[in-house]
Amino acid sequence: MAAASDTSTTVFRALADPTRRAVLEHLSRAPASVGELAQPFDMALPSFMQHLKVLEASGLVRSRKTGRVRTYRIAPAPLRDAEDWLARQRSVWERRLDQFDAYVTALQEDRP
Amino acid sequence: MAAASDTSTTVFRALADPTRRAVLEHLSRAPASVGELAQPFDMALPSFMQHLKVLEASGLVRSRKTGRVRTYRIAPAPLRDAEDWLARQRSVWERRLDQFDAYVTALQEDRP
DNA sequence: ACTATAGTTAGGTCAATACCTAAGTATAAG
DNA sequence: CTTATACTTAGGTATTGACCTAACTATAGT
Repeated sequence: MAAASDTSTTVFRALADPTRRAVLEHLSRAPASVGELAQPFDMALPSFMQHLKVLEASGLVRSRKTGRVRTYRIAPAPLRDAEDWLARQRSVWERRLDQFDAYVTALQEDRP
Repeated sequence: MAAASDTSTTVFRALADPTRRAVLEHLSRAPASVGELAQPFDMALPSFMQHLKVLEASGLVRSRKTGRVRTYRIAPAPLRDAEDWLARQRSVWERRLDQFDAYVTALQEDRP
């Protein structure tokens, strides 16, 4: 199959978990250490760190260790890629749907 | 953890696979039957159908059987939700990044 | 030096995912 | 009525994902 490691795949995969999305939301407000990020979650630290690794492998975040503290921060580029993919797809099919609006509406109505 | 079945989770999960994204691209151009959708892929039909099930469970597509042919088509709403989540996050952190641009640039430069 | 803190590594369990083959059902075509 | 087509169901394997506990390393504080 297509090498399951292209950007879209790893980014969407990273986003497909509520814990990881919550981490991103936290980081979108401010950089934070592992401990700060982990604190809201009822999860063993090693388990939580796997999520951080997935996020970092996807390129959505970056980290840096200073002394014994590792600080994470957001990296916007890959997210923009994912968003672009979605926007592109959606624009194509919404143009289509406009043309066939009545037809689609009818279809949706018989699936209540 | 958060019920792993909220909309964002299932939508991102559905998008986290190249086969499924290719199916969505196909469907964004036109509705299609199972056979038409499967044809480009070197995969047993039952395996392929699992992908269609994941897509339909996520709400990204809908299907309808007429005679012995099941036709799939795109359903735009959930995609828009995912896109909104991304856009919202990104706008928050890009505002932040503007403020700290020099700092972030410096950080990125020592990770070549 | 000693102890606490912050994170890391090792290794194990359990469930879910992504595949497969083989055999079935329902409709259409001859 | 018979056969081909279009999907569906059943059931099996192998890998990956999400979690855990226990034990370790490195730095900071006393």
